[in-house]
Amino acid sequence: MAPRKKPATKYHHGDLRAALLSAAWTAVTKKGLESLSLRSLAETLGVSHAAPAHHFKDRNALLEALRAEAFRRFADAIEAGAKTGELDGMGVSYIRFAMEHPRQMQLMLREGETELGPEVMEQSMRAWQVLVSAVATQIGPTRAADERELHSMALATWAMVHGLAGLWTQVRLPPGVPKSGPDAEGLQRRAIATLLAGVAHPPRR
Amino acid sequence: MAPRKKPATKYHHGDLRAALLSAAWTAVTKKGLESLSLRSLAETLGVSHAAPAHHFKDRNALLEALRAEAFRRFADAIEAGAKTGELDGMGVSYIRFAMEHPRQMQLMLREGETELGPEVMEQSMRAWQVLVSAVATQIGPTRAADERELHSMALATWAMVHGLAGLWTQVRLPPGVPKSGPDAEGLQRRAIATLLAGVAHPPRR
DNA sequence: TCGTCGAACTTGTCATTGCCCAGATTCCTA
DNA sequence: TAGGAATCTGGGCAATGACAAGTTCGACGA
Repeated sequence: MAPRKKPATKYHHGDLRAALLSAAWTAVTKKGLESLSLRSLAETLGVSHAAPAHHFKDRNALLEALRAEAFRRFADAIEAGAKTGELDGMGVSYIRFAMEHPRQMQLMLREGETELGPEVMEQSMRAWQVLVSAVATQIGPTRAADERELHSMALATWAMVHGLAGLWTQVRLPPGVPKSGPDAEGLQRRAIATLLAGVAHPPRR
Repeated sequence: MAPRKKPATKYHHGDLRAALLSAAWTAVTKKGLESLSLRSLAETLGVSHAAPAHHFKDRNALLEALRAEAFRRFADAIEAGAKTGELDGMGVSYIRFAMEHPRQMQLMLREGETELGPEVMEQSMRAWQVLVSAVATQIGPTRAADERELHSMALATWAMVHGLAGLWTQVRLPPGVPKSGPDAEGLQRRAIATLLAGVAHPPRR
């Protein structure tokens, strides 16, 4: 039977750590990072205000774990988007993830107040590898053999999709620019296509 | 002489509002947004903990004023960078501002928890206009006459520089990518140039 | 079987912070 | 110069993160 039974009256919660992470994820999704409080989480889960401290050293430790989870899902999304072999598809996945999880994106991007955990490093490197190989396919084996060229183009592509994601999730776009829907996606695809045209006809160095 | 004299013993501070803004700016630069507290600001300036409330309704109001200041300086930087007429130069100014003021950038980008103030709107529209006219110069009057085309290219350019700025200020870049210095700027310029090549040879719609 | 030991959780407490209120002080204008 | 408005002070409240010391529970070994 279930190794973790949690009758309401039980002293031990069963799996408080996982429960905290899950509750924190939805809380961040709904109310944002700032308003996430350990005490309110504890109350939600019906444990005392000090209970979370036994699973996360402090608030930042919880956020770090959340960030790892976000990176994991993000890398998954990128990888799935690249399955088609189209660089374009990966970019769209990137942007879509950002638009669907803006708060998590914000969490992922918070500049290193704490060192990045190994989990986060691993997942972000995974995403980077996916990007690089998609770009390699795009530019063909000859150019891809030049590692400087390859990385340069990968960085440009990354910047483009990252920028598009940032514009749509964080910036108040000028009037007339569609916030969402097929028009928005069309604009984004067009921007990516423009970059890819530049990648195909690279500027003289 | 100085219209704002502030002997230590004076009951009225003289220009507490400006002093708060200035102190907040440097505090954000040094310690980041999160750790900015009204009470510590008040203590720094030698006033009581409730004094700031008479100049800023609440913490968010102070942040909004700070944000307006940031946008003002940002728009100035963009405008100066575009003076050369080179789209390229504007992009570099954009990225440089972000790299020199990462915390302010973070403040500027916080998605609208509060409505954007008129000052912020005005300054960001100013920056957008500068961008659009730089792009118009880039693509020539014929293509620029098509407003859809013009805005589309402007958006792509914006996304590129915005993305580059984000990568360098918020993201842990893969090993081998220079964090700063001429090499970093070279990579950024190369990415922009690649996009501009695409802008010059637009993909078929 | 039983003791004991550690992990999980509790209550209690403290410092910090944002915000509100009542009152004191100073400034300015009519 | 009188009175009102702006500015600032001090006190206080509730929420929060962090810490300390005690309590419950379960597992493991003698």
